[in-house]
Amino acid sequence: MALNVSPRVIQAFLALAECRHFTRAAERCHVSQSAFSGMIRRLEEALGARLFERNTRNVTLTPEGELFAEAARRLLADFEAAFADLKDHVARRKGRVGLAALPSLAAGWLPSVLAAYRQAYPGIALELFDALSDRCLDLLREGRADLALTAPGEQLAEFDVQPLCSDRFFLVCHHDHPLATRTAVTLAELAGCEFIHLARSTSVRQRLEDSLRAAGVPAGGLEVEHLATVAGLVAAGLGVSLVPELTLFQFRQPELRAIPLAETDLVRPLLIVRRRGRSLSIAAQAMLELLASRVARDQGGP
Amino acid sequence: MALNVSPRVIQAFLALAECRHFTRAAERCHVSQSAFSGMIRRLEEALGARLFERNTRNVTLTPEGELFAEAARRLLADFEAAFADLKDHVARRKGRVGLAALPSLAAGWLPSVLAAYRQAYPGIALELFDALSDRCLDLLREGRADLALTAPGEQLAEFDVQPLCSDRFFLVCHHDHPLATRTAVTLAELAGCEFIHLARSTSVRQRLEDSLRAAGVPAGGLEVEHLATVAGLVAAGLGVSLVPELTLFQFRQPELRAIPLAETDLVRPLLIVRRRGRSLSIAAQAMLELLASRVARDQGGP
DNA sequence: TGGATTTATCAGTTAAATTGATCGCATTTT
DNA sequence: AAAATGCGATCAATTTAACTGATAAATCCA
Repeated sequence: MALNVSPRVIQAFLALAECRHFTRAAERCHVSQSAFSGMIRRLEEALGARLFERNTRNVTLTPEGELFAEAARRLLADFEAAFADLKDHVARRKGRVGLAALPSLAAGWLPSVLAAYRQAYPGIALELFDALSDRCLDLLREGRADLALTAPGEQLAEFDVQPLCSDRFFLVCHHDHPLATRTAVTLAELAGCEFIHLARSTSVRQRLEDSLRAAGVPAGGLEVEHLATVAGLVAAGLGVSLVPELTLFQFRQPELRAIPLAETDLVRPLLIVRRRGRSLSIAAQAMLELLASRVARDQGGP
Repeated sequence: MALNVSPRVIQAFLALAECRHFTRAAERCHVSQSAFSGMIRRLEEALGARLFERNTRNVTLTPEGELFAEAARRLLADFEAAFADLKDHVARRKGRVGLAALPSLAAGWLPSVLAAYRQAYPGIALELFDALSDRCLDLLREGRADLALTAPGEQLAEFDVQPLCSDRFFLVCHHDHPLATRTAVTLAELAGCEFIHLARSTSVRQRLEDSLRAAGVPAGGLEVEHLATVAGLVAAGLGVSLVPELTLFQFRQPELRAIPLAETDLVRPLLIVRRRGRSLSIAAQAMLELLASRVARDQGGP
């Protein structure tokens, strides 16, 4: 049967087709002449055809041998290519990683991680999706993203989750604001402030909702989609806002001040999410390891 | 090393990828679960990558496993196709035979042989070259013809030769000719006749040259290329000619008579010629056998 | 927590491949 | 002509690899 013909035998066949000399072909294959002769004989038996016309002096391919040689060359090349390709993936010279991340991470901390990843594994294709929580999880479900970096939520039940870091909140206000010179503020001190809210769909808003109500921050007020808009509104003196530390890069304007919130238990935990029961590709595993080591290097929080 | 991975192992891998169940996949491959487990383990070791994520309850492909599965399917299909193709050739369902033959054979006797061959092996492509001796041998050298059916000559030294049949000579003359009513004629009786010669390049002319001179047939005379022209000239009463029996089909005209030559030693031997040291393809071997059996059936001479 | 199911592993056995020596053949040398 | 040489085929002995059946370990479900 054809399936007992191992690639080694095909290699032996091709060696003989080239050398036209059993002893030399056997040497090239690092087996004895006797074993080599047996391999060729067994191959011919398996195929039911004589592949070489031979006597003690000459070895030549039969027409059927020529036919098989063409196929054999292709087969062996494909075989080796398939294995080499997999080995490239194992060696992280090839592959793809899809990463879904909240915009705050995607814009602030992630780029340097991606740069390091690209430098370490230049052959691996990177795909980054900056999207809000729900969309991140959709991308994960669809398989377009291997990992999602996002905030907690009910939808996470179906996934495997591990902590990435905890993001503290900062008050951002105009430099004319009464709290602008403080080195820390408490939630209670925001009781009467005009407040710029992020949309309810954002994980930040969802995390803050209860705490703000409890602190007496007035309901209503401006509610916008993007952090850049928040920055603009705050800079124009229309109110203050509370944002995670990782988004502060959006608030680097002369008119603005960022002051850490005193409540250290009010944090936005960030998570690394992956599909349960699905193992990561080697490329994704490498990404996961790099993420973990970067978080550690950046002292427990980016 | 990749070359120790036999197709059976790849088949096992694909079986498991499909069944996602060791025991069932092992059954499908007709080996024990233990042996099957070992095959998968060795494959993974050879590749340096885990192909299945598995516990006692679930078996799923890893991303690298998926990658390899695609390649494996292609590899196995190509493998089987290559073997099946060769087996088709061995079984004479596929192939090609090139046959070079003198025009007299190509037009007269061969067609029925080719018809029988085609009926027996409808999948084998036939190529027929009707050409004079030298060209037949060229076609053989070039490899476009596997066998040549031709007459003796000096060029044959480099080839392997076996007799096909012996072709007797016939006088062809106008029915008004004095010899037209004879049942046999001798060479000597042609001494004074006007003679229509075939070109010196033909094997027939080369065979007859000496005998005609010895018999006293006048040198010179008309000399043409084609037998049909000979027939026309003889029918017009311009002379007689001497042609091999196998060409008589060209002389079936009311005005013409064909009378066997009494000299039974003056024959045109016809040969089967093949390249020395080159074995015949299975398709060509089948043709050779058919040729031999047809010659025998046609009682020693077609 | 206990029972059922499934994969991994182990020791023993069987099958297969490999080796080194030898034979016979075909060519080359003397 | 005869001897020598080079080569592939073959044989018996050995080594290696693969396979089997039984058992252990892990996981899931009730």
